[in-house]
Amino acid sequence: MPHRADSLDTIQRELTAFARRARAAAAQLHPELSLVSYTLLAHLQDQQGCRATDLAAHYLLDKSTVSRQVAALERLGFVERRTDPQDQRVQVLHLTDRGTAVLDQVAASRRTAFEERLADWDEDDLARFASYLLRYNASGSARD
Amino acid sequence: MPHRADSLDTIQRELTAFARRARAAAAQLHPELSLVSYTLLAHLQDQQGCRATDLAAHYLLDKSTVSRQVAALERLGFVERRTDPQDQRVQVLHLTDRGTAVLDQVAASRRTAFEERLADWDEDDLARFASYLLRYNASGSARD
DNA sequence: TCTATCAAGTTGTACTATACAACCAAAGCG
DNA sequence: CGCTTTGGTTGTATAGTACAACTTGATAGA
Repeated sequence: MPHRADSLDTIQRELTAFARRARAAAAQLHPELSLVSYTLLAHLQDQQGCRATDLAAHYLLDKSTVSRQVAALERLGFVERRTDPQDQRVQVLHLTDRGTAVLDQVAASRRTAFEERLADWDEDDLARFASYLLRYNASGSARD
Repeated sequence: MPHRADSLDTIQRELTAFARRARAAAAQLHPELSLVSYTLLAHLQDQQGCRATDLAAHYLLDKSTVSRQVAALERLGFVERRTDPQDQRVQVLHLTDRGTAVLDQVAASRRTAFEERLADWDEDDLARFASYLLRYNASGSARD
């Protein structure tokens, strides 16, 4: 059984290695939708629509960045803005049918990739790995 | 106990979330050295020097990208080039003392951040998480 | 041996993601 | 009504990246 320090080093090294490859790998997997766009759309689906400010807060992005990303997604016809009648400043973002379709398709292909990659893991290991990741991400969500 | 499909979804979602935040978080942690620079220097330390082409292959980067990154690191005095006498085309890259110092310092601060973040994990969980990450990254190293 | 090809790196160009700052417009509050 | 806050856009700048064209050195086949 390795020492605490060894495990910490491994975790650091492996997470870093993963982060280093993630963007390129995602771009390769579906040129249609960058990693960022994908997560934004996924969040919209998850939340049944939300404001640009919420996206920025959730993903630690500048509001200008989100503004441009959303503009691009709108240009592609994947999201639409609905001005909140209660507050004219607010534009609630929603997935369009086309956005939903693209997101579902990309999610499916990502899903397939993960399935292949994790094909030889047994159910218990998958469950534990998932719970560790949840626990890791939940701690200090503003860091790493 | 969750189903296989649930675990897969969680893993996908959490790894994606992590990847989304990693770059910005790393930049915040040490403005001196981006995530990419850090991994390049770490690889040089690990390998006791290597060629730019090796870095490109290992990190799935274009050689032009590596060329510029290395040029920047050289400008900062963190790496030096030693032309291979056997093959005049080849420049073997090595950490300078200053590069080693910066790398060690950044590694230490990363280490501290991880330690804090994982402070309340017990040793067994850390070891298992580390081994899962290793196993994950080892499978299909060219993807995600 | 000469030439054609290959390999290592650099440079030109372009694009994307990002941040920060300045700004505008709508709300809300004294 | 004016001041502050909030949601969002736009201007500007930078980093990281890819692709293509090029240079230089190595190498193998005629």
